[in-house]
Amino acid sequence: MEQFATQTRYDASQTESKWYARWEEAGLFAPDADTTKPVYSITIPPPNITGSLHMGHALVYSLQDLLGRYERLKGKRVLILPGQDHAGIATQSVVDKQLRKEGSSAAQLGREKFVERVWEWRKESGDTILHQFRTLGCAFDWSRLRFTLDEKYAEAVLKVFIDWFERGLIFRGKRVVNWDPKLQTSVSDIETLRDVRKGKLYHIRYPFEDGSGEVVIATTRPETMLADVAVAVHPSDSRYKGLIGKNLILPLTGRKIPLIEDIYPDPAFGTGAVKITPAHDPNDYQVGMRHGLDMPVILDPQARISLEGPYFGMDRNEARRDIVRDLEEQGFLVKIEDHEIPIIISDRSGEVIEPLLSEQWFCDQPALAKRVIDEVNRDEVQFHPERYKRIFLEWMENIREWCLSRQLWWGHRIPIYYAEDGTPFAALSWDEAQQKAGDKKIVSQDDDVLDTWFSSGLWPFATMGWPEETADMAEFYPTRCLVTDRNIINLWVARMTMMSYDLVDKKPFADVAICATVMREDGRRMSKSLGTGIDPMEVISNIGADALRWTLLSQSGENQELKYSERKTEEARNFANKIWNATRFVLLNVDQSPAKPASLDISDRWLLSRLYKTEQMVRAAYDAYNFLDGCQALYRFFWNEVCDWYLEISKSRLQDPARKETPQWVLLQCFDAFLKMLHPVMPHLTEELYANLPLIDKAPFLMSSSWLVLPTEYLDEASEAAVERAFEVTVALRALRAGLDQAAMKKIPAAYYEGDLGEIAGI
RNA sequence: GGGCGGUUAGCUCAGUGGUAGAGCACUACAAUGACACUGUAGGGGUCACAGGUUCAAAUCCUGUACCGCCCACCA
Repeated sequence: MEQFATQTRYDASQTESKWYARWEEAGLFAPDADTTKPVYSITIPPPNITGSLHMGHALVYSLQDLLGRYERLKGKRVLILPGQDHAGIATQSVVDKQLRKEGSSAAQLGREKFVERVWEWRKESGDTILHQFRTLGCAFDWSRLRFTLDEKYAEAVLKVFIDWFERGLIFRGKRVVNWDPKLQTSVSDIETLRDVRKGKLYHIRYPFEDGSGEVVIATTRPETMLADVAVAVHPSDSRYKGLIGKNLILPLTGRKIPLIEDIYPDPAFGTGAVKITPAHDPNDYQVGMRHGLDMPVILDPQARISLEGPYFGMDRNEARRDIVRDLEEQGFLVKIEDHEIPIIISDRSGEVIEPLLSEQWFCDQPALAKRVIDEVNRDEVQFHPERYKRIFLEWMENIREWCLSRQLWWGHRIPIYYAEDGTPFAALSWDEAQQKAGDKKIVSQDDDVLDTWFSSGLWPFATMGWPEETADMAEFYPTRCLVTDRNIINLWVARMTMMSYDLVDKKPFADVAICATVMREDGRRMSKSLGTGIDPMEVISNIGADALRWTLLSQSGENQELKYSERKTEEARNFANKIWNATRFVLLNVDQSPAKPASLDISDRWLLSRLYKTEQMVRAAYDAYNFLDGCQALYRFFWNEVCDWYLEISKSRLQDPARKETPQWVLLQCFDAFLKMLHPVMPHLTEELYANLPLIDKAPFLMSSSWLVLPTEYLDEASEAAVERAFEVTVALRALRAGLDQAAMKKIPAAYYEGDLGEIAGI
């Protein structure tokens, strides 16, 4: 209390950790024991164990904490369930790097030792981000912390795989997949980015076997010609009439390949003839399938030539150079043109993806998507902002098979066991597989692990104990809201909805709130690798978690980008300080809580009416995930109306023992309501101030108190109109300013309310 | 190639039919009993551009430009 007498600067560092510890000690992070209350639940997007908090996280998790605190104040039984994702590729890469530094490698350790090593790493540094959530003030239920590799969770994942395998929703197949030669694993379409790169278009001569001429093909990837099995032209292309079916000689190899007809080649491009390499190009694969062509693979997992011969063992780029050279020497090269070539980049490694024919596990997403499309069309799951609904549906309607298998060790190992004859059996264990196999002898387990998104897709319900019928499932599922970034709508939101509808027969969440991407002030992306990131922890140590939260949340509406700036943090810090000092003023002038006064002055009625409207605006804004509007309403009310006008106007009354109780009562009413409205955004500061206000019937914590429902009598349009007129009068009085000093000017509004307007005007 | 956002004061952004707004920055003044991380006042905008609808357009319609993002199999 003494601090309020002397401390004119709010010191966030003193209050923030103190209150977090007290909330936790009081057990406020777990759902309220009162089971009659309506439920509000969120399962937070699990951050990677390799992650540390960046600004985007700070926003997403502040938003969820805001929602939780707001709904708790409104009387809900709130569960915010936290957890982490094992993040297959990311984590394996981190530990790989570490091993290489030590002069070792994953291969050297072997699978079992390597996985042990990753668990060790997780134990040591895997929960950095969880501590950072606490520093941010996130009121998450730590007693329910989950991890995607928890024993129960992992079992749920495997059960889903087995179930879907048995229902035919998961199957094995040989397809051209996105192969990442650096990580040496397949990745799904969605984990790749597209780009264009300057390249060359090589025109190459393929002579007919019978010496009757040649066909010139154009390609951007001459090295893949080693795997050519045909040359295709469009049926309507008259240049090749009568030549279809004849054999061509593949240069450098001397192999015979046929000239075929297919709808794929565009007669307007190049010569209209396309070399067909089914194993190394998705389009060519389709052509190969249509014509029953061979599909030789000529690249190994590191994208080196695996075909015996002069190019064996060469990297794809070296091989290209040599092949072009040899083609030229032997007279097959017609010309080389500059050409922009589209490339696929692996999102994880930045490496150029190599389309590669290989055997993988796939999920029949189109079958799962049907129900989701239907439900989302009926707004069973709603998007905020709404525009993302269409984006989501368009994706869903064009969804394709999902390559599930990853050639990694860290993750959920595919629960498929093979019999001697290669028959796969899906089972939770070797023994169970053997039982299912009967007479056949199980000889191996599939080596691959599942795509991380397969396990995260189960997040909203597997965290609650599914497939068991747990109390949490019964009480808290489906969840209410998913808050996330727009770039994982397809990667994650889509999977959760498909999985929940299919497996639980319920939606996973009612609302999907897509939040803005946090950018730097200059509009550039915040990126660790570019060194353009700003560390939220550093910001918190400078201005406090509350001010950082305000910075982000007060800019968070329907915008798709949010610019983080130093200036905005200053505004936040200043606002916190203003609230601190205004509350000091109240504490120095209000010693106890007076009874509700019998009559109110016009200024009192005006402020209460403003309070009433502010509460309406804030509630509407929070309910609509439009925090920008809510914050703005709070800022204006507090700074411009409470501080700039009401406090000034009330000073003389507060010093008069006969008249002080009315403004005291009004101030307490306003501060009580205001702190509650602001608490979801700035939890620590508001808690500290609430603890010191002399309120009647005060709750033990602001956090566990209740939102103030204001009586409609507060709404007083007449008083608001009167004060509007007063503002106008003061503006008019500026004309008289020549004779007024600043001090006199400042008395104008006060004097007006005191009924001394005539006197002022007469000066 | 298709789609989605954005373009309003020097900067960051609100404003969706009725005489242009906030914060920061800027200018002037103010050591006043909550706060200088302050207060009072002030300057500053042909609301990207071009057409159209309307008594009236930043706001609705059409088109254009630029910026950002998402989706897409042209060798």
